Amino acid sequence: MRAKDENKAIVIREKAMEMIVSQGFDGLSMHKLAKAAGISVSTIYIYFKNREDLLNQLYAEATGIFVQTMLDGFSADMTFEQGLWQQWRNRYHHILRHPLHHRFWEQFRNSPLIEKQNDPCEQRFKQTMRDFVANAEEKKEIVKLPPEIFWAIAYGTFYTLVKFHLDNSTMAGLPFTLSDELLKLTFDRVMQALRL
Amino acid sequence: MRAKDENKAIVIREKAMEMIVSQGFDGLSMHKLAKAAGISVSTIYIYFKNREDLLNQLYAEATGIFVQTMLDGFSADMTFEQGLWQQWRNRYHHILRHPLHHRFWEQFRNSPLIEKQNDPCEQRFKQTMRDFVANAEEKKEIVKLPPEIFWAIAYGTFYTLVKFHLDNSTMAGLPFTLSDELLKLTFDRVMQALRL
DNA sequence: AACGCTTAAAAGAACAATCATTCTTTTATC
DNA sequence: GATAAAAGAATGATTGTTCTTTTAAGCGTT
Repeated sequence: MRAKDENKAIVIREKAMEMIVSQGFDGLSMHKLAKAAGISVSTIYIYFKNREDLLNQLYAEATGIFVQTMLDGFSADMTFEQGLWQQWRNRYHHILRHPLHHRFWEQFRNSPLIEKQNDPCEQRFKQTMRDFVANAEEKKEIVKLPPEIFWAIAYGTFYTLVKFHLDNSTMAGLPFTLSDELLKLTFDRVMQALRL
Repeated sequence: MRAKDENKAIVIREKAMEMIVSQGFDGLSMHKLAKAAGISVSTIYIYFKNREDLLNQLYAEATGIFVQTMLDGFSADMTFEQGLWQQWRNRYHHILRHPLHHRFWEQFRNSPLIEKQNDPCEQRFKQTMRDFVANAEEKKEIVKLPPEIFWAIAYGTFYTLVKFHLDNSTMAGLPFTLSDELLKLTFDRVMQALRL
């Protein structure tokens, strides 16, 4: 017998994510991936059933870390302003810590190919978020809005800002770097939009 | 001599856009495109230098229509509320009229491959928008914000909402359809965030 | 500690399918 | 009959996956 080298699986996943982020979804070919990881093509197939399996594992990994980070220091019965700010901060720090994961996730979400799978982990997260908003509406902290509109204002704004940061460019073509102060400034504006 | 059939170029462009939107960027292969357009592979090369040239022409076409539609009934010296609402309406109707173009554009913008080219047409549009915001700030209609933050609130919200509409699903997984009233409702909230 | 034996990891060649592009031939129009 | 559009075959590279061979790790026996 010969033991599987779990390091190999990690290297494969890492390189695969890098390739997808830098060269797009079709930039990931098994041959190029093998070369990048310094192993043979067929070795990949020892650790992953096929290309699709590899992609699914990458997605699951990114989702897991994301959900875990998001709920850090957050609970559904917080003050709305406190809770939403915590969510923003968590997201912001997650993206700074794992820019690769975030870019991969964005790519995955925007791809027309991938049918949006709903794993239980993600479902639980969404339910927590719904409870949080329902609470805030009941306590008259915010206006009652269709969830889509709420989400578009509260998170659409955030993610657009983050995209500017990661692209390091804006409509004006000038460099842009996000900071804690700029994030807070934006947050205060968004709160003004959502308050009763 | 034999004249070029401009219809062919149109069909090729149309089918190419459909393929990209439905199957992703790598879903466009010259062989599949030829089959879809009912012509031979080599005929494509009569109308387009190569694959890259085809993509660039598609992008230019989508940009042209977009910019033209955006400025309809808009001028930089309008009231801020009027002007921004006109922009939203223009965008909204453009997306309803040309969902394919919009999806293609989104795909293009999100792709890591394409280096963001700045054609003069687009530049002029951006300058108009900057003038518009500067005017509004001077007239004390809105708070003075870094352009990125302004853009994130004013348009990030809008595009997130549109994405929900086009995907016909939200965080909750339930169907969602955007309407004039919902758009106005969202707009009023966004205005509240931007007002002095 | 050194030896085989087993087993599966790892490598690399090989496969058919598909990719973008071009070459050669045919066809239609002026 | 000239000319270029259009077709289709052909090219060489690259794709995902598998087949065959080599190599290394673990284990029981000396």
